[in-house]
Amino acid sequence: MSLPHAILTALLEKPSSGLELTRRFDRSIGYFWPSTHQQIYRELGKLEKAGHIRVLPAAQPARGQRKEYEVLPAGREELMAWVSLAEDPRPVRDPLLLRMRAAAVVGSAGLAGELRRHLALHRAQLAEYLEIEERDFPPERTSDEDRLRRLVLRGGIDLETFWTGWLTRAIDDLDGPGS
Amino acid sequence: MSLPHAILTALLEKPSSGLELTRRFDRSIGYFWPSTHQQIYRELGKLEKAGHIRVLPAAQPARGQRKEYEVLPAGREELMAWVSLAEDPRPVRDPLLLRMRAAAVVGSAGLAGELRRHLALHRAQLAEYLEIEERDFPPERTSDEDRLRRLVLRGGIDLETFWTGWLTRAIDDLDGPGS
DNA sequence: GTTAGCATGTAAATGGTTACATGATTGT
DNA sequence: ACAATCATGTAACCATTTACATGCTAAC
Repeated sequence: MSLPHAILTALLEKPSSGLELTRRFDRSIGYFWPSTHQQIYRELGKLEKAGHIRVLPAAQPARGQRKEYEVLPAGREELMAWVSLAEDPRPVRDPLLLRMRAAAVVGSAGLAGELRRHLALHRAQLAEYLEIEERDFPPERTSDEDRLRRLVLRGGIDLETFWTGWLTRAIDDLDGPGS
Repeated sequence: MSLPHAILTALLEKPSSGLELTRRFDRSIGYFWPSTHQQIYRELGKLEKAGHIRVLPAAQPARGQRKEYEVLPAGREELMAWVSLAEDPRPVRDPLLLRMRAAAVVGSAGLAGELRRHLALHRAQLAEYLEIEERDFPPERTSDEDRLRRLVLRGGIDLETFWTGWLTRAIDDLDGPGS
C-alpha cells in the first residue's frame, strides 16, 4: 500500500497532472518506488474518490486534457499517519542471488559475464546518485527537509556501494581459483 | 519468473514434497526468494504439467497424502538456461525510504522510533546470517558449490551490514541536531 | 472415536506489468 | 490536412498474499 502515499508525497511537493507525476517519478521518488503512468492514473482516481486529493478547479476534466491535482487536508493526515506507522522491512527478493544459488547446483557457465554486466549497471547507478548528491546537496544547506532527503539519497548510494563491492569480490572469487 | 527456478534448485538439492519445500524455503532459499505453500503447490502443478518435474513413483497421489517430486532432465536444462540468461537487476522498491521522503514533507514525528525498530530487526538478521556462516562454512572447505553458496550468504551479510550502518547513521543524524 | 497436526489444495483480493485505445494540441 | 506528440485512460495478464477447505494420520 505504498504507491498512494508516494503520490501524496509528490503532490504535496508540487501539484501536478498524471503525466507530470510520471515524469517526476522517473527521476526522484521512482528511484526507490518505481511506477508507470497506468498505475499512477489508477491511483489518482482512487485517491480522488477517497477524498484525499482533488482536481484543481482551473483544469477542465475532458478526455485528452490536462488534469492537475492537489492534496486535501484528509490526504495530508493520511500521509502523516502512514509515516509513523510500524511496518516491517520487506523480505529480500533477488533473482541474481537465486541464480547464483542455482549455479551451485547446475554449474556456473555464463554466470561470471552476467555478474560483470550487473557490476557495470550498479556502478552507473552509483555514479548517477553521486552526481545528484553533488548537485542538489552541497555542504552546509541543512534544513530539516534537506537532511531527510539527503539521508534517503545516502541510502541509495550506500546500497549501490554494497552491490559494487559484493559483485567485485564475487567476480574475483569466481575467476581467481577457476583459471 | 523466478519461483519455478527456485523450486527446481531446491528439488535438485533434494527431492521433496510440497510442504517439505515450504519448510526448507523458510530457512535457505527463502532468505532471498520467500514463498508460501500456496504458491509452491501451484508452481509444482505447473512444473509437472510442463514436464520439468515428476512425482516419485513410490508416493501415491491421493488428496491429503504426501507427494514427493524430483527434477527431470528437461527441468535441469531449463534451470541451466536460466542461470546464464541476461536479466537486469530489479529496481529498488523500499517503503522505509519512501516514508522518510514523505517525512521530509509532513514532518518526522514517530520516524526515529521506527528507524530504531528496523535497526534491531536488521541486526538480528545479520546475526542469524553470521551464525549460519560459522556453522555451514568453516574455513578451508572450498568446493565450487560451497564457494557459490558462501558468496550468496555473503551477499545477505553485506546487505544487512549496509542496512545497520545506514540506519545507525540516520538515527544519529535525526537525533543529534534535533535535541 | 475424537482431537491435533500434517499435508494438499481452492478462491478471492491486491498490486504491478504490458499492450492497446483515444482525445487534444502543435508544427508543417 | 496531416503527422508528431502530449495526455489520459482501458483491458488483460501475472505474481503475490490472505483466507479458507478438505483429506489423511497418529496420539490419547
